[in-house]
Amino acid sequence: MNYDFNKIEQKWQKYWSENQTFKAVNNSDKPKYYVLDMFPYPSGAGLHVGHPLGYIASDIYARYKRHKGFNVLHPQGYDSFGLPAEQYAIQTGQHPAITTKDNIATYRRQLDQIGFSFDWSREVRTSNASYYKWTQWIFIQLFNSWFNNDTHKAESIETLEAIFEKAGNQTVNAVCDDDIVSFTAAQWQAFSSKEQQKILLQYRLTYLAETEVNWCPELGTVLANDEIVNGLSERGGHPVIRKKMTQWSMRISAYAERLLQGLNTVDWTDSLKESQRNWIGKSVGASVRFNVKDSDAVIDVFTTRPDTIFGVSFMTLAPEHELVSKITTPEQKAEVDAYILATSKRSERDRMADVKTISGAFTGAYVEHPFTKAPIAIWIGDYVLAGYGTGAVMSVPCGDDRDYAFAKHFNIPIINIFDGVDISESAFSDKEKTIIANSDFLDGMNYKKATKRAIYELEQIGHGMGKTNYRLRDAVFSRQRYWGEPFPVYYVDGMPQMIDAAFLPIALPEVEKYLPTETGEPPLGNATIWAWDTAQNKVVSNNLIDHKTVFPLELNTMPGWAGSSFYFNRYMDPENNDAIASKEAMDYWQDVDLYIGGSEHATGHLLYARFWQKFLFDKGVVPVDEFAKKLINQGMILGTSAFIYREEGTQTYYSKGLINDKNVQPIHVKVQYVNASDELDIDGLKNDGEFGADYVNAEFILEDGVCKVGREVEKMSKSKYNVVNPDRIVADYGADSLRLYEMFLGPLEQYKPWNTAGITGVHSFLKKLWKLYATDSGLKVTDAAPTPDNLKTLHKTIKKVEADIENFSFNTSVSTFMIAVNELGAQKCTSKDILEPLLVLVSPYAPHIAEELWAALENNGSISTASFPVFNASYLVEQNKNYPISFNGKMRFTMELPMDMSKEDIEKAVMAHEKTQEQLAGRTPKKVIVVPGKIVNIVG
RNA sequence: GCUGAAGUGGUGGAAUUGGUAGACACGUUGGACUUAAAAUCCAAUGUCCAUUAGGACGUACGGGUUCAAGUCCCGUCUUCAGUACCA
Repeated sequence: MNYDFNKIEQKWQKYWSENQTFKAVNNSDKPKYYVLDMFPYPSGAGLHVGHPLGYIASDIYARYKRHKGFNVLHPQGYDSFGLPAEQYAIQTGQHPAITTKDNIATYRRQLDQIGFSFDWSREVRTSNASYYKWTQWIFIQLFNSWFNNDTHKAESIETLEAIFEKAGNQTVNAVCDDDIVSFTAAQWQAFSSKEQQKILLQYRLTYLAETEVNWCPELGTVLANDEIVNGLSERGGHPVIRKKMTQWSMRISAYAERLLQGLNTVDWTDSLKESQRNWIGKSVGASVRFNVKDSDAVIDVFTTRPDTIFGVSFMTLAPEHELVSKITTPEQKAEVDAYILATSKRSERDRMADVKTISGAFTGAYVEHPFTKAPIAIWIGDYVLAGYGTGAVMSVPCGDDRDYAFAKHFNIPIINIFDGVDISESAFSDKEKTIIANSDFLDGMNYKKATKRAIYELEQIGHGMGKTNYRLRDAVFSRQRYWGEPFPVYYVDGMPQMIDAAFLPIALPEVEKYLPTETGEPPLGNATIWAWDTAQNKVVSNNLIDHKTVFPLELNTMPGWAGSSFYFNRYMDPENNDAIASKEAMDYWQDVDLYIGGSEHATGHLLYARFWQKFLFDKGVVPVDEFAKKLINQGMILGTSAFIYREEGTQTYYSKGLINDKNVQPIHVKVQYVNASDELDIDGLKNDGEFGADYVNAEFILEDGVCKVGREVEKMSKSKYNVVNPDRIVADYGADSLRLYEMFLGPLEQYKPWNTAGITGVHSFLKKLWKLYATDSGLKVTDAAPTPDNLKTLHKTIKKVEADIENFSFNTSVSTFMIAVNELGAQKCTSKDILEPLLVLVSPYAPHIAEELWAALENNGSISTASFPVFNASYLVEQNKNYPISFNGKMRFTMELPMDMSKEDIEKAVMAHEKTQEQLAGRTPKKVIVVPGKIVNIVG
């Protein structure tokens, strides 16, 4: 019997697939366990060895839970809408659906050969109409809901209409737009239908709003902040301007508090929860109202320091603030306009990057201090952001660094309101040490007391109230792209109308071109059959649009995060045509027990998915309001790049050790031409299909007969030639070796470099494991009774591996297996009673070899259903302990003594030892510490 | 700046409660087998001193607590990640 891993692995992968070994059922006497990976975007490049890391970890856990008697749901699918397929379509004309299908086929082949225990019968693809039917359905539910701040829940929009009908909107406590006009029931009833729709839109959980976006006319699309470098598009280097556009938005801000509180109920890493907390950015303070002098205008500001109200010496508005044009005096108009123009040319990113330059302009207008009635100058400055708070701040230079710098720069007076603090050099912002002075009724109070009192006094005079502000902003939900979910929306007289859910899905239409139209409309503007017939309830030709029964459809598509925000629920019942999943399926599976994925989704996917889950919970669609109980972020596997060194301006390459002070430049070479000893395969390099030609005339100066390369750890990337393809590893060493090695590299959460050379270690472990069971001539396992040593090794291993899996410490259990196999080999163990349970321990990590040997031991069926061996502590009881004997804390020698020996006897035995006397050299010890079963320490 | 994680041999890393630092591997060196190579097996391998016996030093740095510190406490430095004129 040989360990022919390629044959064995293919055999078992086929077996699992044909027998549907890992198919999960939606009801069972067993307890349920749901293990989920973040599903991949199927890119054209395929997988590299870094991608499967998290999948291997979750697979080990899923297999372990099956051994432990759980009904395990372990699905996989594809986040298959996205930009790369669309860009490929623009370049080549190939339909993104075809590109996506091809890429998925590659992914599937690569995943299958690693031997994952996925239940592929539940696969979902976000770009399938049967899936995005539900993405569209959720959108409609959001449109038909508002958020009631009294109940802290989403409610049906009809309840809101009923209130308007009866009582107008004055008593409504809702999350809504800022510029709500108040009306009575009579006024509501008098509004036209269109006016009513406009008002309702200001309350809906998804709404149309004018949003300022980064618009790139050349590319015909909106860009995210991180797609812009120095005011130009990252792709192509085209100019980008700020532009107002009507876009769909999601009122995620309504859920800010619940998203914050919910973090306390889930077992996620602290760093991830902290990122989300920062992102939500709750700050508690007050809203203060200032009256503009000689005007009926008022300026509301948000401050976290109402206690410093008497330190206000000026106001600063964002240049975009709507009042700026209204209050600016004629004398100051030229200066203010020039400043506004200058800032509008800078992108938000540039403004943020350039923090040190202080700029601003005086409007010429004043507000009145709410208590002292003193006039306070109103400035504009770009350090105040239009998008946060009210876009206006009360500037207290003595207590805030930015206000201080601004005041100094423009020679604005600085009022000191802190007792015993010198502010001649810098502001004083230490809340804890604050004692207020020079502030009327706040004098002598600390921060806490003064804050409370200031809010109280503001409320008394109607100039403010306590307020909590969140940094979290509503999420723009429109994209000017083709390859995304179409909205189930058509427009009547400019107002959006939802298509009845009964007629979903609204399928993505075909287009001739994937670029924006000449008139600047999104790619769906190219579709010719893209109008909604309200009589027939179907999509019809644009020619039929008559604005009576046939209306134009929405041209934007949904963003990438739409489809990934509820997929974990869909896996529970993926074929269901009447619901995201049946109530029975959801009640059974509830939520994800273990979710594994990258930390880069901390403030994107993981926040949006929590938002939708909470919304669906409010609507009674899902049974829990947090979708994942436990979440682990796997670290990235980095590449180990290789460099050769070319002397400047020549074709001469020096081995690394010969560089000395020569003027050389390091050049990346493909890592596949470098062996474990950092030696370059020069012939391989010269014959490389892609780059071989570059080295035809190259001369390599060797040291000790070889050319050594330099090494550096970098992110794994095609451009650094350090990408390692798992296909190659699987072909050369097998999937079990790949799985073991990825785990053996180090702790799951950590960033760690890949080095293919090291894989020989785990590969020879598998060969040794095989040899425990089989020789060339056949199986060597016997019915011999296990020896105490055999049992000790086995049970030590059971205990350690079980604890390791529970702690997600997969790297240490691989070492434990190695130790066990080394020990059992040395013990010449052939006992089936030992070797059979050992296979179950190994099988989550190296399932193929485990299945093969399990079958060789004449077991029927898959090892995946075998139960996990039970640890028995009695085999580990030791008679003796090899005590380390230390002197002043330094271990000098060891001494074997019985476990049950008393403290006194241990001390006597140790003192009687000749080496003890040698160490003491005649001195009398001051103290002898004996910790039975652990250590002896002699002090003196 | 803030938040979080981390810093241990040539390399990846181990050390559940403070109790023999460097498990398990990679690499390196030497040896066996072989005409040779591969594969396999054996031995050595933290640094320094010492022929041996043994000793000194050693977990980023500086202090401290303790019989005993990689582990606990205080301070400093460095790296990585996220985030930021957030009022």
